[in-house]
Amino acid sequence: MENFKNKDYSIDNEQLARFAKAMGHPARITILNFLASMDSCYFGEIHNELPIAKATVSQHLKELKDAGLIQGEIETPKVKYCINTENWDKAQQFFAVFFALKNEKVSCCNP
Amino acid sequence: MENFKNKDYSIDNEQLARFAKAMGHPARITILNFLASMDSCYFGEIHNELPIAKATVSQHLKELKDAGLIQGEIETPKVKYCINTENWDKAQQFFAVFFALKNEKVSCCNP
DNA sequence: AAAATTGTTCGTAAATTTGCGAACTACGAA
DNA sequence: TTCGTAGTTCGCAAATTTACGAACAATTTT
Repeated sequence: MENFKNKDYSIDNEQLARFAKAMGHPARITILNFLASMDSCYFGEIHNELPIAKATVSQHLKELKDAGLIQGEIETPKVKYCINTENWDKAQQFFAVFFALKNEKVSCCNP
Repeated sequence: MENFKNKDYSIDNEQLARFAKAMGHPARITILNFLASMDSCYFGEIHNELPIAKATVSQHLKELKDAGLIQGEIETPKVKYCINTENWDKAQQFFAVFFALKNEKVSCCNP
């Protein structure tokens, strides 16, 4: 795009780990999948998708929000959730760059 | 086949979450980064890269191995570690597909 | 005003994760 | 045989995660 000197894709390990950690639970992946393919929805719809108590769903949503992957908006008496697009794109980029590292090499164990 | 009351997480979600969980720690990201860019190396080299005890490093390596992202090979008296390319590619694909879901939609919160 | 709706927060319990030192295994060298 | 090297496993403690029901807050409906 801009500076070719930017070949130094210095990935923030901490940030990537934070994204990964947030995605490290099936329920949270399900939530993200749901939100990513449904534009936006209310808490209740998310809760209906999962076999867990609402308190637990709320907790998972908080973790995803803390990680920056989603955002919530009060729409009394409901709460509307959706993907945080800016950070989603950032995470996408982080993971893509991370995995691409390998493709520049040839493995010893996997010739 | 599907139980209305007992909804479950899909297999792909489980697998993606497993990969993400394994990547959900800075030390493990560092290890993966190191291995991905260095072809292969011994336990000692990995240990040197991290400010943690060897027992802890060994534990992290075990988790990455259990998740399928790396593999270890005994080369007495050392142990050589490297990326498990097959699963690495699988993970790369999983994450790419996952994040791409969002691009097919337009967000409500992020117009 | 009372009741219902929609989620969040609190308190708690159980399980898992993280980290360490010490003990251990396996091997080659002295 | 004894020692040193290279890691793994064990046992433990502290911290975090996961999950739930109950209590709560905010608003709308009856």
